[in-house]
Amino acid sequence: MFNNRIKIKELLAQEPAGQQVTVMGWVRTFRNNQFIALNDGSTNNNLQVVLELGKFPEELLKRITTSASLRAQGVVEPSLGKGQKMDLKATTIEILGDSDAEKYPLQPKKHSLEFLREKAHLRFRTNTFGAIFRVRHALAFAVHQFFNQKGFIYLHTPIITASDAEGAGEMFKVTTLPMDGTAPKNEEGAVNYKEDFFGRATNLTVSGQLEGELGATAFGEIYTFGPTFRAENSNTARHLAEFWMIEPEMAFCDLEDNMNLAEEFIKYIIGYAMQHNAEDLQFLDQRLAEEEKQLPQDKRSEMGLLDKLKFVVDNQFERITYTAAIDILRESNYNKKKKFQYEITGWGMDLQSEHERYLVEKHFKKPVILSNYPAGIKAFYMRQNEDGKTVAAMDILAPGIGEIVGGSQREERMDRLTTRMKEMNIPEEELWWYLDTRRFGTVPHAGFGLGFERMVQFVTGMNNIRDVIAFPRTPGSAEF
RNA sequence: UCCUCCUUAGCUCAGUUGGUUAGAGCAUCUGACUGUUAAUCAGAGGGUCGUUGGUUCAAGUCCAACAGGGGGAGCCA
Repeated sequence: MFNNRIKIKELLAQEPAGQQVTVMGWVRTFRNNQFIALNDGSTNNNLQVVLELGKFPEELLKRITTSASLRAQGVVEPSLGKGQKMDLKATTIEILGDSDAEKYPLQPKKHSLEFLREKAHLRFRTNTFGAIFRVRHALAFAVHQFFNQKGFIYLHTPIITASDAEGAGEMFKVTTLPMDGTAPKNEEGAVNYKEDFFGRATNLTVSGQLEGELGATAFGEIYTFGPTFRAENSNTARHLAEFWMIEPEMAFCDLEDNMNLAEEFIKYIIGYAMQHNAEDLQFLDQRLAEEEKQLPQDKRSEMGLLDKLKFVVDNQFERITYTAAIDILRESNYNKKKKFQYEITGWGMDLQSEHERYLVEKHFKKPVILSNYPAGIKAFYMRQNEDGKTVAAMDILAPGIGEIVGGSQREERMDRLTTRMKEMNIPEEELWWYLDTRRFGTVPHAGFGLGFERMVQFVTGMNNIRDVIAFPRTPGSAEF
């Protein structure tokens, strides 16, 4: 029987008054042959388990090592020491799993994030990663709660897709054909995917959007929240080969409705985490402050983590058009002093991340929603504006992270859509099912994609995306 | 993929213009102490200096390639 245990988070919320309890967890430190700091993952706060001297056999004490797991039973009393309000005076200690102190790689001290990345299977047992993954959970839960409250349907779009027309990047192939050169060939000498498992070439999804639109044009409002894959050789602190994306799609919705929803959504999930994970965020706030002490003054954030989150929740995002952004950039002192590495060449150029960062971090100092981009730098499905030059696209840029949301109103007019597809060499035959939504009861609709890990980065203040996903997949790296 | 930096004990890092037996703190082990807070004190063990090749009388130190990692850029979420 294990279900008679009380979680440490719950116990620490009580007043110590002689309760008889059972706790289970992992040893963080064992001081003085007398004091166990026990952690069970429910909170970063440890329970101090006190062993009366001489009451427990030497052989047992020797087995209480860092990360050993144990069951402790005893009585809860106010602590005599200063660091905690209660002690568990142990009557029985039972080691559930030994941990060889000479071999266990984590010590009760500061480890670098790079080191812990190589110990990703054990890093959950540290304070930093404990806090990160509890916050990640809260954000994921808040995503579902937000959309559920609004009557959105959670649609599971496929992970294996046949379409490679989405243009969102390089894809991972999915096949059961042999890789040793003996795969069946067609007349042209290429691999004959007609003989593959699905009878055609298939890939891992790069986006659930196109399928999401099929759902939105029946249910009205849907969202997806699932794994997404990109086979790009991207080696940065904000890219993964496998990541989680949230993609709402709404019928009867234009660009402005879309921006409103995205802003409300971001504020909601941040607010949820602030409310439900205050201690973890406080810990991460301090961690970030400590880390930034190492940096030169000009590299430090102007606001602490908690202040930043509160600011984002309490203030309107700045909304400007792409065209206005180009003007701001062109007129900026930064540009006049030639501080940009990439020149502001003028309307039509794609913004580089240094330009986005300037707008967000230097000019507006708050999240910015950029909208109505030139058609030439955006995807085929985005709705063409009446000016004949721009499309109803929007990106949300967050301080320190960059693009966190990319979305648009979709082109619902069949003729406009197919003309655009021809221009961009997107084969209509492959997307016949997508085009059917425009054939049968087409409707103005819009949606966006939010990179979940980037959101977790923003809320936890972690600057490497590999530290906010349990087991990161990046080029050359798929351990665990 | 490009640019740049890094790789010395389990971890974090010193190691001088190339020079003889490569150091520290923490961790670990042994002992002492016992209301501790990353406990403290004393002692001990622990290294193919990322790999391969080269220069040199001599390489942790200089050069090259490769591998792994960090930071920045591109692609994007």
